[in-house]
Amino acid sequence: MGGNEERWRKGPWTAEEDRLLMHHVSLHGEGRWNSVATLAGLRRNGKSCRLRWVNYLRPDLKRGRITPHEETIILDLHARWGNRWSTIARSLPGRTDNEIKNYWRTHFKKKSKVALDESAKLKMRQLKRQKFQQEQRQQQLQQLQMQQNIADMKRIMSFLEESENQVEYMPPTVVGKQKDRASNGCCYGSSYALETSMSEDFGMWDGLWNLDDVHGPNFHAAKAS
DNA sequence: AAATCCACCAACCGCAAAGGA
DNA sequence: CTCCTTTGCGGTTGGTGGATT
Repeated sequence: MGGNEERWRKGPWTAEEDRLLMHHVSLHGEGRWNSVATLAGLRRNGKSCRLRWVNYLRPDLKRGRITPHEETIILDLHARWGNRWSTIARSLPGRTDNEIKNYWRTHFKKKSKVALDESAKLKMRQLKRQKFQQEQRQQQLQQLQMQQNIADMKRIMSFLEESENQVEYMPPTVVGKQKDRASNGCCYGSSYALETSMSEDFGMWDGLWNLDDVHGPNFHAAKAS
């Protein structure tokens, strides 16, 4: 208790302490923080030394305000990872987890309880739309691949049947609604189905974008975690 | 001019995982 | 395998300075 308080200094770091810590790290490198305290002649515990170095003294730190681009990344990654600040910080070179955590708390924590301001809403929607479109594209590709595989299989099967029975190959006929669409000059088959499902989905998603207007930005993140 | 509010930032604390003896 | 130390992470607190009332 009292012994520790006498031994370890607390509170804001002085310029001299910073100098000692920087000098020590430049000579011996990072790590072994507990011994840094004594070796560098500092009356700080290892934890305090590490924190000071990581959050303030490291030479590769980026100073200045968080840029709009960085903010977008933070929003995106927070939606994906939740409060995993160190994970988020790894995607923002020069920024510390502490910095990002502080930024989030001052800028977005409150807004998650109340409604988001318009620009943030817009950003969130854009991000989600982008993500959704990416997923759709992947699904399209998968479907196309599946259809391709089925078509290949059918071709092989009919070829086998043909060669077995020596029967003439009959191309598939266009029937029903497909026929109507074909005659109307509309696209048909897989691409049409995809297009209609896409437009329907967008209608649905336009509604979903608004979920955040009600629940705030943490809604999905909280569900994810 | 004084009081209050708010945003920002640095630092501390507790906990858990990792690593070594 | 267990215990102990070190390290890293996330939550929280406290100080400061500018803006607002």
